Amino acid sequence: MSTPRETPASTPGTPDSPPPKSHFIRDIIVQDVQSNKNGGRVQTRFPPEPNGYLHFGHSKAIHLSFGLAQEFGGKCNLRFDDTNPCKEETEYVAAIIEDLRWLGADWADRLFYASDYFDQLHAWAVQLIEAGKAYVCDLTAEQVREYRGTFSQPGRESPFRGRSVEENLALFARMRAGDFPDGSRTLRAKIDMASPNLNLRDPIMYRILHAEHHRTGNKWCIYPTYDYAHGQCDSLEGVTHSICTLEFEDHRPLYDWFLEQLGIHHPQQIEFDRLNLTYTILSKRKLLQLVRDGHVRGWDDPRMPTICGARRRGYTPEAFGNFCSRIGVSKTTGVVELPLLEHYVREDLNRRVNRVMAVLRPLRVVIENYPDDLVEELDAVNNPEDVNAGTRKVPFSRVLYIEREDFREDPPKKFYRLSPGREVRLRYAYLVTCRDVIKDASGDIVELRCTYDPETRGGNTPDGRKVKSTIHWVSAAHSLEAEARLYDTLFAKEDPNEVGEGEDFTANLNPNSLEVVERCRIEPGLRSAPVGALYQFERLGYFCVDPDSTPEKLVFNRTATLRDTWAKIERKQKGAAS
RNA sequence: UGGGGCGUCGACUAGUGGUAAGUCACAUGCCUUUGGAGCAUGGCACCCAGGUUCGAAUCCUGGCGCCCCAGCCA
Repeated sequence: MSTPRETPASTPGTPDSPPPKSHFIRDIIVQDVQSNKNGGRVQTRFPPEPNGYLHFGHSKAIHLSFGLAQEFGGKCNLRFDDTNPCKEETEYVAAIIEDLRWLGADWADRLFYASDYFDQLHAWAVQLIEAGKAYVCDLTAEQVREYRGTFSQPGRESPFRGRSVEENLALFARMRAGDFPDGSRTLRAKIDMASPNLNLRDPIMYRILHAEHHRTGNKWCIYPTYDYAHGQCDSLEGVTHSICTLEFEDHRPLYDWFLEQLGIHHPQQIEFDRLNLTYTILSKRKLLQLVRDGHVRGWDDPRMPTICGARRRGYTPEAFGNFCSRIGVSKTTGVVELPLLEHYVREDLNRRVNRVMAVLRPLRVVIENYPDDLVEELDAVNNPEDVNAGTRKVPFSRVLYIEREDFREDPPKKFYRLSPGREVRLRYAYLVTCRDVIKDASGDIVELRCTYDPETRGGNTPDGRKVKSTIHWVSAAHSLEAEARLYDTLFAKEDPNEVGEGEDFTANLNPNSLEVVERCRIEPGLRSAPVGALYQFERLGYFCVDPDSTPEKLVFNRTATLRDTWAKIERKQKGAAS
């Protein structure tokens, strides 16, 4: 048995992980440390909004911000960006923390919330009003949009832009006191309505929202916008390198403006390209839609590209860490192929996970010349990649199950497995030869009659003869029943967002993303396998015990398949035939 | 359309004036008591055009292409 370790491997420095890879952000930090900028201090932060679950894209940001801090002896804060009470919930806070821990992120006691700074943010807003740099605007949302102008046309100044400091102060105080309804007024920064950067056309700093906040309750009815809050929150925390994704690049001048007006510590924002993965959607909004509309069973559905989904599927933090190290960091907009992530999952699982025999679609086999009442305990290697993993005993008896796919009555070319008259090895057991095929009334194969060679115990051939194939098996009387959930990509298209007229991304959902296989048979040794335990089912793939398991029946998620050379050959044969 | 970014094998990423490298994927072979894993080998990659230079992916000029921005979301 083996369970996912909870070691921090999504951050560099663990024994097996590759040395930190150079990239442009790391280069900047190296330079800053060398030039003693910020006193040589490195402080980053990871600022999720608690309005959804962490997904694969976040793992890249987490790996970066936490990893860089660790590498340079600095700190990385966790700060929830909770400036919008309408969309945020404590459920998400707890889930995000759990996922972060699992990934190995370490923020020690530095768990913060943007809402921790609401008082300071408000005081700074007052300060900006007093300096004539902010004003209360009575325009409606629609009017604000009209006044903003377009890409090619400059905006127009709000008619309320010229209000006196006193009037602004009084109005802002009344906004805060709850004198006005939602949306009736805003506090705006007085910058430049003609700026080619739309973010600088008098952006909103505060909006009226009579909504209960998950942390501050009903203390406030005005809430700062992200654009107003973010830079100052970073500043308050002494962040030196504020790492974020590319779409915030043209917000940076705005953050800089607030910091300069206020004359406070100025973190350096550095933008990188967010993760894109083939066959995957990494948008919280769309992920939420999949959950709400029941396209998946929840945020932790093993098909979801969420961290909790991956955990349930059997992915490991180490796999994410190695993946993130390998994909690197840049500003080029790219799409990483899903098989690269899967490669790191397999690589990690291959070396840590014990092998076991399981039959997904059982075919009954009777060994005619094996004694009816005999049961042998045969030795099986737990993990050929790890000598310390030892061996286990597997019961063998007269009646067995093998994989239906491992028998062909009429074997095609290059099919080396069992067929009438052919001898194969039962892994760790004996060489057996198929003597007869039993069918039911409708012609379906229901049983194979085989004979075994007693000289080949353990699968050895004292006479040196070779067999083309070794197949897995399970003793019928001793094996346990289990359910297996086989997954394929959630979307059928490489780019799920590529849709036809009037369709949305759900049109690209893969109808075959989940296949439930009931009545599988597994080795008796798995009887008390705990939830989350990972195994390799020999020749089939990696599987993980699902929380839906009961004492009566284990449920397994297929984490990843093994390379299937025969399937490839068969595909080619079929392609050539048609 | 104004602004901000970005163009290197199929994918991701190195390279920072001097032999274009690595990983995945793909292909072929070896090995194998998992058709697993492993090992070995392989392939018209520098967006285009000029320029500077003995020498350019790298520097300059001009094109072309792609991404992001007109939420009181983040």
